[in-house]
Amino acid sequence: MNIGEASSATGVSAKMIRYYESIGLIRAPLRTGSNYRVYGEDEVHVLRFVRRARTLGFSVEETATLLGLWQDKSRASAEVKDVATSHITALETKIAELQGMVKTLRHLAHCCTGDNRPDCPILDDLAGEHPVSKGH
Amino acid sequence: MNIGEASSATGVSAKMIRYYESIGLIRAPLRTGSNYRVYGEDEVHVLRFVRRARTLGFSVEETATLLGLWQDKSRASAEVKDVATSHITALETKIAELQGMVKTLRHLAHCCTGDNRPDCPILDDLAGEHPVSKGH
DNA sequence: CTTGACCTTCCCATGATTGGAACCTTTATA
DNA sequence: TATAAAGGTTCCAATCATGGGAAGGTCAAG
Repeated sequence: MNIGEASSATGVSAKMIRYYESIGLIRAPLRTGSNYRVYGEDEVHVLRFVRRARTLGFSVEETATLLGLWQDKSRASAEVKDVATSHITALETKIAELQGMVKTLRHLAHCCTGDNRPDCPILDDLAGEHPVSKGH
Repeated sequence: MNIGEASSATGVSAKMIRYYESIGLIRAPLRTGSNYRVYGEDEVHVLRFVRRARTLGFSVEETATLLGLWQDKSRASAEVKDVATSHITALETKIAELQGMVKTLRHLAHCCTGDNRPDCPILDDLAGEHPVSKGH
């Protein structure tokens, strides 16, 4: 399997496969005589693992940790759970942050007539003028 | 007011003030004879506007649009509302994405005993093996 | 044998921000 | 007043994950 086939078999772009190799996330595969990378089932399996971890929002670094744990037959599941739970916490922090933004913006947008007149509570808020009251 | 004072007056780092100037988000201020940037109330006001917009998650580009609308006395509030509501939509899309990750991870973590044993449904999921059932 | 699709490496760009080096100016202190 | 600390200036680099593209080698089908 060359890199293009491995890419479509895993959903990881060829660019990213080379990148992951360059940063040491995945091992360098064998090459053909003409210097083409050759991938087998094992490599594809690893790439799918990486893709799934990235889809779940793990950073490349966290993914490397998880890959290491995956390949360590004697790991304790507690270690994996720790990585996962602290990632959950980070995600929830981010979600709360975004929700705070949405809440404020929804309120401002609600107060904005959205017509042809120039008066705009959204801009007033950004400018720090006439602070918009929370109740309405 | 020099850049350090403007920075502490607005919460925007001196580095970022220079950056915002370099990309044209804010105008270049006057300089002293010794080439120090000099800020007045107007500039501080603009910087606070920028900071607030960034805090609400607007990109620098969106912030530039909002700044333009703010300074355009004849704008329609509808224009501002459009920028805000499409930003809200983008934030909500992002939130939903993160919530999806959390949901999956919570489920996997719940199924993981988290003890000394190597069996780990989290890794199994990442590896694409033994897909964890959704009900439990 | 040519053509087109693929591979290789290399460099560059993104967005927002931080860090640091090298150097100049202002301020406070010994 | 000499000097040191603090803060200003510019410029360059790194972050993180990814995509774009150029220049050149390789492979398959027509």
